[in-house]
Amino acid sequence: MVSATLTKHSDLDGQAPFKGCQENFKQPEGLVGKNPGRKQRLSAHDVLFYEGDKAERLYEVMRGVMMLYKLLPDGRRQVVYILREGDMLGFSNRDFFDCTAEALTEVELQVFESREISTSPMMQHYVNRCLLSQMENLHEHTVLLGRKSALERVSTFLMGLVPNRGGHGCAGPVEEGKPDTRTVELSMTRQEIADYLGLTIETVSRVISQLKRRGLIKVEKQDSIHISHICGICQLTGMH
Amino acid sequence: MVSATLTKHSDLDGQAPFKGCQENFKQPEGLVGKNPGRKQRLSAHDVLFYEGDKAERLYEVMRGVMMLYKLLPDGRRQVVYILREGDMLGFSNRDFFDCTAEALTEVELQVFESREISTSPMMQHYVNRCLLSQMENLHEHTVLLGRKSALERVSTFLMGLVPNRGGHGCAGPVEEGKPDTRTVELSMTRQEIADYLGLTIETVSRVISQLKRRGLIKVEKQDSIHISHICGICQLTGMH
DNA sequence: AAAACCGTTTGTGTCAGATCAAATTGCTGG
DNA sequence: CCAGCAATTTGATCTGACACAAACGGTTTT
Repeated sequence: MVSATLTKHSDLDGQAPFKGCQENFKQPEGLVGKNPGRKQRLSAHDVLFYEGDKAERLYEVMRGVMMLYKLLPDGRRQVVYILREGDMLGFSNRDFFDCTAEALTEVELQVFESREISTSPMMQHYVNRCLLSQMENLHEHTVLLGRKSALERVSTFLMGLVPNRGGHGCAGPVEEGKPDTRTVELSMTRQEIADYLGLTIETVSRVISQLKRRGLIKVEKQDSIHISHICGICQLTGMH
Repeated sequence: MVSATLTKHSDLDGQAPFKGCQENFKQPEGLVGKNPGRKQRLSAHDVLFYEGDKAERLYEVMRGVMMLYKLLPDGRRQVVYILREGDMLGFSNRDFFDCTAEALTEVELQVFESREISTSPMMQHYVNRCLLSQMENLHEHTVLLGRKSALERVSTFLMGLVPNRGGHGCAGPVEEGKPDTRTVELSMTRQEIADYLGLTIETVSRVISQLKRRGLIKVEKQDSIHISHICGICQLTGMH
């Protein structure tokens, strides 16, 4: 409903007992409503925790964007998840984090002790919804990494930044008259995008140039892209 | 502990309140202990549910192997998860399944109504552990799809079939004397493996032939592979 | 304002894996 | 045991993405 909440994750509807992570944080009583607890701030590129650190706290992103990534011993990196407002991180089924968490922008977090969560069925349920949402996004991203071309990957990535579009079943072309247009903030460098999409920085750059040449997008600032024809991009995602 | 429980997922330890999906099902009181409910049987290649079906039940795999996959409109397929004994499936944060679930072998399932789960904090907690375990495996698989070579993918896949090895921190070379050897059942065709690893059937076949030529494995039946030197394969996973 | 820097774009050659096309092997039922 | 079909392997070629290198552009430093 509130346009600012609509990320690619926000395909939750109102029928479930809880509304899910993305929507909930906007309401005065999200997880946070139950918990007056600590806030934490990060600057861009601060690391919240490293893979292998002891997992004792959960976090909810209140503002900003973060990423989870894993490294191979030779330095190859894969960004496994992008976290936006309302998303939670810090889960672990063992005692240690399986990923590193780093801020992509300035970030504001709400901090929860793991104990608080596991003793409250309410929070338990809430966390559960978040996990399910993340799981679906991971499934979708798995398809992207396993089966999509570079052009499809970048297009899918861009569509993910457009509220209410590109998701399951996609809202489709907007109604007649409405401009099929939008400016999106990447809040990631080309390198970070590449590591998220399983490509190289050069390939990402080339695809963006290609979309620019085709007149589908305009690069305003390096990390701000105006999509001139959303449907055009959507057609390139491989999902239509 | 019980060797049959040790799949690639079984890196759960005993410190948590619950032991996690893989271990638990072996105990008389897993999720199942709480629930005398329905059993369901599937033959190899039966579809349990399709992407888009209404999600009303959860399932626990009691015996056999299943896969979750997604299709792109042009027919490209990506297998997003392999489910083994003790794994749960059927989660959804919307009302519909985001993946298709198909049996790879004969399968025996325990069936739960979603309601039963969400009203029982006990089950809630249990399901939660399963989700966390799946999440970690998805993260790992994301790295594989985004950053690993064909050789590394197939090697990682094989290591995943060796109990207690290839996981986080890998148990390492077995103690002196013990044979560094094992026969693993793939229970998947080359096509299914390819769709899981984001490769083509030909590439999977070529890599297997290469490992054969190098003397690291022997193909016994098509879906049964003897690994002659586990450490050798492990070195090829990209994780060392 | 020039210099230094960093992230990005563009150009060129290469190669891993895809694609297309047999050949081979393995399995099933008569 | 053999015919017939399906799955797998192998071979030849092609190509999309990678690797390396150089140029560009915007920002900060001095």
